[in-house]
Amino acid sequence: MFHMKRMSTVRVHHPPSRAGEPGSGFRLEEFLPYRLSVTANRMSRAFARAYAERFGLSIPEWRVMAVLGTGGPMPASAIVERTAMDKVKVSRAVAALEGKGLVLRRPHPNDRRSALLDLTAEGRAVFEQIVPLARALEAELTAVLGPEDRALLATLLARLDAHLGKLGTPERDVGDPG
Amino acid sequence: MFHMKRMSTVRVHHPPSRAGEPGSGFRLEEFLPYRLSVTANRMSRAFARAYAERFGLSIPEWRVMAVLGTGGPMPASAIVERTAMDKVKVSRAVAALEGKGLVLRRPHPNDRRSALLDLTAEGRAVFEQIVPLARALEAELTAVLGPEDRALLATLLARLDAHLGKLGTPERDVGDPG
DNA sequence: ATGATAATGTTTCATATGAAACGAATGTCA
DNA sequence: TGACATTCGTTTCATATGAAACATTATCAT
Repeated sequence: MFHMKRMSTVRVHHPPSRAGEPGSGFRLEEFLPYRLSVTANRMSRAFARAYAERFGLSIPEWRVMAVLGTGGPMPASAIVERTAMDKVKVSRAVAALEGKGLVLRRPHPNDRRSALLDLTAEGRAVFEQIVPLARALEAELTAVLGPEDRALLATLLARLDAHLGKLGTPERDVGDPG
Repeated sequence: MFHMKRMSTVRVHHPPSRAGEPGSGFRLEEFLPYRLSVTANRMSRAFARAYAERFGLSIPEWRVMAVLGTGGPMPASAIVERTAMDKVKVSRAVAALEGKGLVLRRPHPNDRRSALLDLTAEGRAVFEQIVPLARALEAELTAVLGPEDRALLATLLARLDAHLGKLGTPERDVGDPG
């Protein structure tokens, strides 16, 4: 289907000038979506390991606890919104947390399709233990950036995020980036 | 196992002062690993969709092509290094691309366990078509940041990434962050 | 050489993921 | 009221993922 005249395929490596080069000198390592993905994944891995080892929690589970821990009782739909996870993931995370006795379900007064979720006393205790760990790990992993650059990064990400949201990009997660 | 005195659980919402509050006022939305993950995933989704719709490629496949498109023939191990994907993913992506006629395998002169991979003529043609699309999409998605902020973000990510690499964080991908 | 160890890439297997189908409940509107 | 459409959350199912086991080939030490 596609075909191309392949002229004298001489391959030149990362030279300052790149005219006529294949891909016009495209370099994956400098491609922002790729960098963003790699960095986010690395960081995620570190957190996933810490949560799993010390608390037996997955990241979706931790996220649910984080939201419930500060947001009071709320239906699953609210967790979906605040968590950027899809409803299937939230449903499963909640079920797992229920099984562990960290989250409980109460009937929703106005809607019997739903239920109000909240941390149990034990769930709250675990949450109180995770927060300092999460903060410490965040601090450790982002130590190269000073406080200012860390704040700057957060700002840039927030702006980018808001923009992506406006572009009609559907919600939910994905396993990999560009 | 964990238990806590739950005193008069009055819940206060995002106040400037947060002493004594549960989780000491932890807010997932302000947690850098979380933000990083959400933003990266959103961006990835947009790229994944574009690649799939217009070229029938997954992101791992695109990454392999991107590396081969600018790096000349190389063994799979080199792709693993430059791509931050694990070898299983690379193996599968290469197999898929071979099946589509976009990548070919040549015997490695010095090592019969390996093979030298390269784009076919058609693969190269497709690559030449994707690069401008990828650049345009990157530009569109990061339009809110000016050129300077975009560069700044890249710098911050690179620094962060280098630091994460030094911390002994294992390589490879993960599906979710903290 | 020769045996032990390491590296390359594939396959296997158990888990994670989300789109779509679903049952139940609610909302809408004539 | 009584269809009909919509929303909530779960379940189903097909796919994606990577750790571990694997076959093959290289490398190293003797």
